[in-house]
Amino acid sequence: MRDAELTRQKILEISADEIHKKGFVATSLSCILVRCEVSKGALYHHFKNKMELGYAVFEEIYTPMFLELWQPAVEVNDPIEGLCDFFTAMYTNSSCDEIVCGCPLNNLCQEMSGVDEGFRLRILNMQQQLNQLIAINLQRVANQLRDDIDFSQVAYFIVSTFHGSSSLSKSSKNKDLFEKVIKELCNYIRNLKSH
Amino acid sequence: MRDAELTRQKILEISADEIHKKGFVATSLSCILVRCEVSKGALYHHFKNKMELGYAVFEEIYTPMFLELWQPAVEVNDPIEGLCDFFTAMYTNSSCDEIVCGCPLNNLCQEMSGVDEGFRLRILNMQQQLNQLIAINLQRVANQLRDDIDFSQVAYFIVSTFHGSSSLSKSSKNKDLFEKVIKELCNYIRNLKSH
DNA sequence: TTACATACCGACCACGCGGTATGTAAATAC
DNA sequence: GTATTTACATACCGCGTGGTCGGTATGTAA
Repeated sequence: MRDAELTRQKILEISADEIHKKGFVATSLSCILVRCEVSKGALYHHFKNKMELGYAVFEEIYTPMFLELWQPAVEVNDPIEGLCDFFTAMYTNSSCDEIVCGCPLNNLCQEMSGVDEGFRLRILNMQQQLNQLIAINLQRVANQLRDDIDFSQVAYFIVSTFHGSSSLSKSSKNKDLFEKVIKELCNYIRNLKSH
Repeated sequence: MRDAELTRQKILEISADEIHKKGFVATSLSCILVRCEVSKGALYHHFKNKMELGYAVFEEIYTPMFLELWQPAVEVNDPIEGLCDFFTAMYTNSSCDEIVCGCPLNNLCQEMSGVDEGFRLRILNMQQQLNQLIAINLQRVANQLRDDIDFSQVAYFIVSTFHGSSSLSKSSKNKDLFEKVIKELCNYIRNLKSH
């Protein structure tokens, strides 16, 4: 056949890119169709409507992407240094555009949580997964850390700051502020160690 | 006359509320007109277009509101405790809806920075003002603080975390996560003191 | 009273959007 | 070889939006 799965995948990936760059609402189907070089009929053959396309992007693109990104950072021997390396690599390796574009999870959280319940629950689930991932791996090395630490609280704190910093760099359109905040975040994280 | 200034002010305030709750793009003029009980002609008499209305809301409502909110928190004798009290008061006094709704500055930053240059520059300016406000007041009590502190970096860090936490609470639709992050933020802030 | 500017009204418009209905060619089943 | 289903393509529709424009009521100054 004309490889339906490939068509579907192409639509998903380009949609993911568009949604990441423009947000969900501002992303127009016609724009996706042009980039994919498929017709509206093709899109509506694979997805019930725009919302379902959005959900599919979240589940099939963003979610695995996210876990693949964070897991190695935190499942390393020393998660403290793992996280610091991860964040540091982010502003040294990522282009300015990528950083200014922001994290898809945070972007969608800001845009869609209050508008659509389906998105909200998916986002919430992802955030909880991410939080557990970090909290568990910090607990794993609890003996090296200060003894007054609430692991879940610290995990949420780290993610909050990270998301806040990418939000901050949107208005300055460069990664200087992102770098500043991330550096301070590394200070904070390293300070979790007992000394 | 029919008090043009009052009409203008009413449009500004209701627009500010709508933009805060729905975002700028999702805010429809017709909705504003209904709530204001004025005609489209009245609105376009006072504002050139939707964008200019948005700018006016930012400059005449959000900016002063923001400064009045943060200044007392940080211009107090002990800005460390001032900030902690400020944040703590935020999750004890604010309703769940208010917190979930998020900070107008952060919301607009996320939504409009990448789309419209006029918004971006106004937001950037506000962020820099806020950063200076915090940094200067921390420097004011530098003798009580650790001596390895980059004041600007710390100020950006604090605001980032604050904004990140309000973003976080959008998906959970309650203020528990907000509270968690803010508590950890207070731990961090108090830890700036030398001991 | 005249002349004019300000403040406001409401009908109308073009546009782009998400979504649908109908048609058709390719692949599969029988 | 034929029937049926799958995988698209295309033309079309209704709706809500920001924005315009001719007209009108209200105030002010000559």
